[in-house]
Parts: sequence; structure tokens; C-alpha cells
Amino acid sequence: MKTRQIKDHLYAQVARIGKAMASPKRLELLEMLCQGEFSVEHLAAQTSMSVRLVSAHLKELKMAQLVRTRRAGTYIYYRLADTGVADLWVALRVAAEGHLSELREAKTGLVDRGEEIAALDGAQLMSWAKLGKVIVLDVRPQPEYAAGHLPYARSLPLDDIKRGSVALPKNRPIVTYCRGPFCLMAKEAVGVLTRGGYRASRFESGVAEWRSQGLPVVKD
Amino acid sequence: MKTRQIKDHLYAQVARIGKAMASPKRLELLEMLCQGEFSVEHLAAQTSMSVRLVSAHLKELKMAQLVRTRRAGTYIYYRLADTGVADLWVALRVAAEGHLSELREAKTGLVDRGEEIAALDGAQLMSWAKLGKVIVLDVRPQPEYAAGHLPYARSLPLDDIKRGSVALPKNRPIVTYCRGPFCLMAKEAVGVLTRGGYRASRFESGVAEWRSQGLPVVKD
DNA sequence: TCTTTATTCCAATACTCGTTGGAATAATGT
DNA sequence: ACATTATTCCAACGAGTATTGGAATAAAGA
Repeated sequence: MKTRQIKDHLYAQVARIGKAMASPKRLELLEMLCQGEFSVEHLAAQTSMSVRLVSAHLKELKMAQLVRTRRAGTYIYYRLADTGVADLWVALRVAAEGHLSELREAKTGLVDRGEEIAALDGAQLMSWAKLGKVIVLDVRPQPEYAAGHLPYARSLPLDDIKRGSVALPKNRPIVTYCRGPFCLMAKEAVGVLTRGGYRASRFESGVAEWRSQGLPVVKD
Repeated sequence: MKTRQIKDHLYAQVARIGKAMASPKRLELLEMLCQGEFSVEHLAAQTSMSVRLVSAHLKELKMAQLVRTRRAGTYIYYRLADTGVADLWVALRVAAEGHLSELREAKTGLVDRGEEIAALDGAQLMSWAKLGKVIVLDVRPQPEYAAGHLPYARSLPLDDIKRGSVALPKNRPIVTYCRGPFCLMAKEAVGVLTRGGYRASRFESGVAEWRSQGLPVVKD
């Protein structure tokens, strides 16, 4: 029966993508790459992995055609093949949140802490930001902000906030966001800002989630 | 650093879903389960796998909480945990088609053959079917049709078509569909019908693709 | 040319996964 | 109670994967 061979081949191809997304480390790399393009070294530093290991995992992702590379001098920069890859990462994460009770527990127990999360939808946040009702802060490192950020958001990296170099009006509520639901930078920023007398809360989405909902991402 | 442990745990949870979808056999089982609920034995027969192997793969899917079971006598019926799982399968397949050139080649070379594919969108097909401009045929086995089918579609299993028990008007175009892009039943049906003097073409989507586009699925 | 830096390749390790055969469960019917 | 049927569990093998160390590329600068 030739039909079986054809089917086996087709499913095997799809499974290649699945295999690429079957490793926690590779998923973390993919989420990083949703923020922009980075060198192997930088990815290794951000994910607490050895350079060699990052290289090996990126090789897998490249063979699955999920990422592309660009050479600049001695550096090699990796980026997502297209925004569809980011959508796939978001879809997988959402599915995991929906299905795995352990993940929900881990998130509610460790990442969230009561009032820190502002559970509002993106369109509403954007309209408030447009009117100046809230200040939206992108607390990621500046290169990631430059690669693309939420509309009306201003860049104020977490490191700067920690250093105390915050000059914001205290009468308006502040909403922070970072790389996404699994990133803890925005949470940490809320902690520092709240102690400093600001009314701060966290928005869970990152640019990948934002874009996957069809909302516009700004690059300047 | 505790942050690392939290992150490792979060990504590991998502990777559980990825791992579950990293096997060709499991993907084939998932696609079958998009058509309805089935016993282990039936799934084994449909996928040319041994019962034991199907059982082992279903166990993996169950541990990832992608499927649920129901006992009826000596049979145990498996079904998807919810329609979100079907959406995830569709999303993964679409991503694979977009990224893997080998998959595109395999599909255009083996599955498709020129005019057999009707490249029209679902909403248009449905409006034509409603007006009676086309006859939409669900060529899957009848239990799968009963579990949910496209609106205005009538059931005519491929086996019946092969047996020659076709009583359809020859003046109207026929559109066949089956389990999805990787299923070859609709293609085979088009071949038989065309030889019998009908104007038949294939619609690539199955109920999972249909539903994931927000279109209604009928159950009677 | 020689050195430096970023990255990849190769080899070796422990580990996990897919698959199969034979035995064990769990419900059904006699 | 016994045999039957559908399914799962256990053990085992080979194949594939993750990770690490050391060596090899490839571009840049002295």
C-alpha cells in the first residue's frame, strides 16, 4: 500500500516542527527570538545556557526552518523565520495553559501575586494609553524595545528602574510589560515601582502575544 | 537564583505538549480523534499500527491531557480533551506547510493532481451548497459523519462510492471532503466519480480545519 | 602572518523514546 | 467460576536526544 508511505511521510514532516518545540530550552530560545534578533552569545547569557548548547539547539531550530541566520563580522544573528513562528509559540503556550493544571498552578503560585496582574484586554489598554490615562512601560532591555514594541509604550528597562532612575508622574497608573507571561521582569518592575510610591500593575502579554491577536506593533 | 527554576519549570510544562506532538504516529492519532471518538482497536486499524503501540501513544497523549477516555463495556473510547486540541493540530500542520519546503513538495507531488483541488474558501462553498449549486459529499465512514460534518453535506462513504452505489444528479458539480489535507479518501472519491461521468473536485479541509476557521459544524 | 573572538563540529556520555513480545486487568457473557 | 475480548502493564532492545569538553572554522584586527 503506497498510501501508508505517503501518510507516514506527511506526518513525519509535521512532527519535525513538533520535535523542534519539544524541548524547554528551545522554547525559551524561541520566546527570546520573538523579541528580536540576537547573537548566540547573547542568547546564551539570557537563558543561562552554555554557548555550545545554545548553538546546538539553534541548529535544531534551523533544521526545522523555524529560524534564520545573518552574519555580521564574527557574530551570527538568529531571528525567527517569520511571525508565524511566534504565533505557533503563543498557540502552544496557550494550549499548555489551558490543558495542564500544573502549569496554571505554577503560574498563579509563583508568577502572579494577587493584584499585580491587570487583567484587561489589549485593545482597551491601547485606547487608555492613547488618551494618556495610563503610562505603558516596556521594561525590556532597550534593543528589544527598538526591535518592536506596543503602541504608546515608552522604554524604561528594568535595570534603570532598579537603579532608581525613574522620572514619572505619580498621579497616573503605570502598566508594565516585558517578554510575555513567562518573563518575570515586569513583575519585578511592579514591585520596585510600588515600593517607590507608584500605582503600577503588570500586563501579561509581550509583543508576540500582542501581534498574534492582530494588534499593531510599532518599530521606530 | 530562583527565577531560573521557575522559568525552567514553566517551559518544561509547555514542552510536555510539544513532546506529545513530536511523533508522527501521535499526530495521526490526533487527526483521527478530530473526526470523533474511537476505540483503541479502531484507531489501530485506521492507522495501521498495533493495538499495543496505539495504546502506548494514547497514554502519552493522555498524560499531556490532550485526550480523555470513556469506558463502555470492554471498549475504551478516546476523544480530544476539547476543540482547542484540534486547533493546535491544525496550527501545527499549517506552520509545517508554510515552513517545510519538503512538505509542500510532497503534497503537490503526491496528494494533489492538478484540477482535483478546488481552491475556494469555506464560506463560499457553504453559500453555494446552501443554494444547491454544488453537492457537498462527506466521504468518510458514516460514524464520523454522524459525529459532526460540514453544513449541507450529505454522507456518502468512499466504500459505497467504490461499490458503485452512487445515485446523484450528473448536472451539478460535486465537491468531496474527508478528514483533512493529509487524508486521501476525498481524492480517491474524485477519481472514481470522475470516471463515472461526474464533475467532481476535492475540498481540502476537514471538520477540524473548518471549525478552526470559526465556521459551524453540524451534528444530527 | 599571527592572534583573537564568535561560532560550529566531533566524539563520548547518560538519558529518553519508539517499538515489540508476553503477561496482567477489567468488564462481558455462558 | 470460566472463557472471551479489549486494553494496559512490564521488560527489553535499538535508536535517537541532551549535554559537555576539546578541537576546528571563519571573520576581524594587529
